[in-house]
Amino acid sequence: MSLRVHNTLTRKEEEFIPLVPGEVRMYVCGVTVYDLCHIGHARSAIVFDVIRRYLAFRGYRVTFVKNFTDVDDKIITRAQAEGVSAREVSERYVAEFYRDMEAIGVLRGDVEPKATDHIGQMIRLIEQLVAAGVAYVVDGDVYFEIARFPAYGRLSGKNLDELLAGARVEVDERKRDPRDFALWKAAKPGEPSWSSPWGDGRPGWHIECSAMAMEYLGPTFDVHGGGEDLIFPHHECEIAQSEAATGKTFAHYWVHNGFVNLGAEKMSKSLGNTLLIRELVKRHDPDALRLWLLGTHYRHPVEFSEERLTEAGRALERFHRLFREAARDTRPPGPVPEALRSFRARFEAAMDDDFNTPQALGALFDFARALYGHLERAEAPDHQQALVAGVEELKRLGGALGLFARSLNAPGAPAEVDRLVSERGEARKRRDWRRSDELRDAIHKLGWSVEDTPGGPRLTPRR
RNA sequence: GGCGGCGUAGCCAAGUGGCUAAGGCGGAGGUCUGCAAAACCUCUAUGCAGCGGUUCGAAUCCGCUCGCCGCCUCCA
Repeated sequence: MSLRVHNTLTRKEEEFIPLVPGEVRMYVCGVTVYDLCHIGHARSAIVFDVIRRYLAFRGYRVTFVKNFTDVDDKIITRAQAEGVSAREVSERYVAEFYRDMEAIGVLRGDVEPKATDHIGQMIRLIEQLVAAGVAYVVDGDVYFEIARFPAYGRLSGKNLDELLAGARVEVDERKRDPRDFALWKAAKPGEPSWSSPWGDGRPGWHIECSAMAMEYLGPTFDVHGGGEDLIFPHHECEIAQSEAATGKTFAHYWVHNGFVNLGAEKMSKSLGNTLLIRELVKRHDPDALRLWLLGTHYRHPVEFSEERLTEAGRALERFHRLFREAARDTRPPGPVPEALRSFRARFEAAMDDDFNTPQALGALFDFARALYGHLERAEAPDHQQALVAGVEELKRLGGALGLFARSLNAPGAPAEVDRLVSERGEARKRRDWRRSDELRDAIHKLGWSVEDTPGGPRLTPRR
């Protein structure tokens, strides 16, 4: 079975064939570090985290590059408002970004370049474009001339004439064409700047990704990703400037994730604050967040809802209970029994079909149900064997989606709780149900739930 | 105005020409149980916005209608 990926460039699903067999080089547009990350950033980060993990799960050697845009109008605006340097703002939010990503289990990139560390590469790239006659200099600004790159508009499906008519195009008399975009902006007072052949200034937004992607992945690489809002103009411009400079295809597969919508509700300041990643993980298990997000295909829009997240948390409990039960058995897992092999096949078939995580999760839930069946009869050695091996397999598959990393070592109960549990066990032996229920309440107050099973009391942290 | 997407059970969401329309949440009944909980078993869309059409056969293709949404140089 081959992996198929939807390519924004062709608007079709295509068989995934990396440039170098067994290796995948991918670049994902990261964040502009001027504020805290919200649920939308989380979706994009998780989607590409899952794609990256699944490619690795499938045996590819993946090189994953994710950049930071740390020079930008919004950063400068914020810095001026706070009376601090742009660098201080960007460094602060890089640190906050790492904190949030760690909280939701998103792996770090193999390389996480910052724009300001690559000004030299950008200048060289712009020089190439000027030399090639596709960019021109005006008063210390450098613009890319759209008319020189016939494929401009292909990625986003834009008709160039209609773009011209767009009311939102800012008319700048110095540009040869309103649609031309800035590669380099002449310095303004009080803004960060670097010296260049065209005078002091700073890079335009798009050039950084071209320069950094090429620096770490070469002129041509496999996958370029980002939010669907980046298709135009950002990725369109990246293609133009990169391919005009190198004469080579920039990226083969363009992958874009859909948005998190808030319905009719306007993203007000207060609502926006509650949708910050750090606020969401206070209320929900990070795996619940991931489970909820992966319940919708990555290219479809998803409506934010606190209730959906809570539901995902309940669904997650099914896996957690299974893992806790299986963890009581310390015998090493054997091979996965034949009867349980189909789940991995279903999982992979779903993921191979353009990363169909909702369908892949369906396979995981069915897998869990099958394993619960073995749990019921775990006294029998063959059922026990199937359970232990199956749970290991289920965790591996979940791991390909970035799930279950933390639930594997759930914290043990404190000694006080253990003492109450055994005391309750004594009471139950005496058939002293009143005392037994008192002790359950006491345990409950300490933050734990106790349930009686044929195998003894089962303790779980209270939610 | 241009380009694109969506409308599947009470809610969320896969499925895009042909086996019983995945899965989750919620709900109903049952088994088990001191109680409770969990688990397990069974049930919960003769129908996929509506109307036409193509086809031996359509949720899936085509047309029209209705409703919702995204992008069109801030944006994950």
